[in-house]
Amino acid sequence: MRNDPDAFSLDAFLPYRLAVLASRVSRDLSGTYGERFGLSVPEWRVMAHLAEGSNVSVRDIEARVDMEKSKVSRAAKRLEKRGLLARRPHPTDKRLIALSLTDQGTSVFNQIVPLALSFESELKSRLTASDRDHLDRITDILLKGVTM
Amino acid sequence: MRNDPDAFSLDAFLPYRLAVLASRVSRDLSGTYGERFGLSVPEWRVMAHLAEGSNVSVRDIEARVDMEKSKVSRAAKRLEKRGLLARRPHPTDKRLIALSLTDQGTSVFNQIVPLALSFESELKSRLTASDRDHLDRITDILLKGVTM
DNA sequence: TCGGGATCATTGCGCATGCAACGAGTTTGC
DNA sequence: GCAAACTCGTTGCATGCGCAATGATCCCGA
Repeated sequence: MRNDPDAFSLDAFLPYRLAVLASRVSRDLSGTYGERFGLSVPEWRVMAHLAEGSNVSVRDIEARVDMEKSKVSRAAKRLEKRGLLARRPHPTDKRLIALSLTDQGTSVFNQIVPLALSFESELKSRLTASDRDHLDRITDILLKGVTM
Repeated sequence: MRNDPDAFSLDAFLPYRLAVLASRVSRDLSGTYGERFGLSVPEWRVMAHLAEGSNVSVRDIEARVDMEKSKVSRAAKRLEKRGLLARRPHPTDKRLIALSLTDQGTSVFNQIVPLALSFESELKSRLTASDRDHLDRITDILLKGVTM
């Protein structure tokens, strides 16, 4: 058994396993900040990127954060409406828009980071140190084998 | 550097890495069957589940396949409209609906399976045998650490 | 210098999604 | 035996999404 060439098991299929794992991890994680702060995943990602470096354009985020530019643009609009993000014209290139976190946005982000990191720690706590190294290395390899 | 306790790196954040990896793998994979057969991911998943065992209810799929029941219901509707799936009343429990692949649906599925498996093989070919074992084990562990 | 092509952010459109509500059917408890 | 609680699948609604088109701006070559 298990050698039937016609058998296809969704449960053993790597793309499916990755999709299920990622979506559940993401759901559990956003449960730790979503309820308290009312942030969606795209919004959280934009904030995380802006926290790493301010005055960034939409296309910078698009390139780094695996989101379509329209998704970035809309997430930024929602964040601006809530006062977490500021949108200013780029000094020299008028096509670009310099996005940055407001003080309030920075404050919210700083409250979320410990929650996110502790969630990650708990998740990783089930793995041995060696497993964690393997995981990092393997995801790197797989990411390289994939478009973009 | 890199030890700043306030630093948060999205790139190193496991939930983010998993989300990016899964979505890119999923996109590349559906490129191999989506164009040819016009199937979305939810539709493919429903078919894969029905191929494992016929006459299944919506809630069976919901439980096994990580999709909301409304998502399953609508995917089934689309598949039925294209003649790939049949929908019959359950013999004893009239609340349930027995879903199964039509002959045409089975034929389409059998054409896709080799494409999916070869995609998976190519992806895994970048990993050593030991890495693959680790990956399977690690995803199992992580899946157990997550809700549902 | 200036005109065509590229780049940037936004938006309109059609569609998929999640959630809650609903209607039909079934089980449970008394 | 029957009412209340539950289960199952569908659907209405608001929202977010991907994609292509748009307008504004910039770059580059002749």
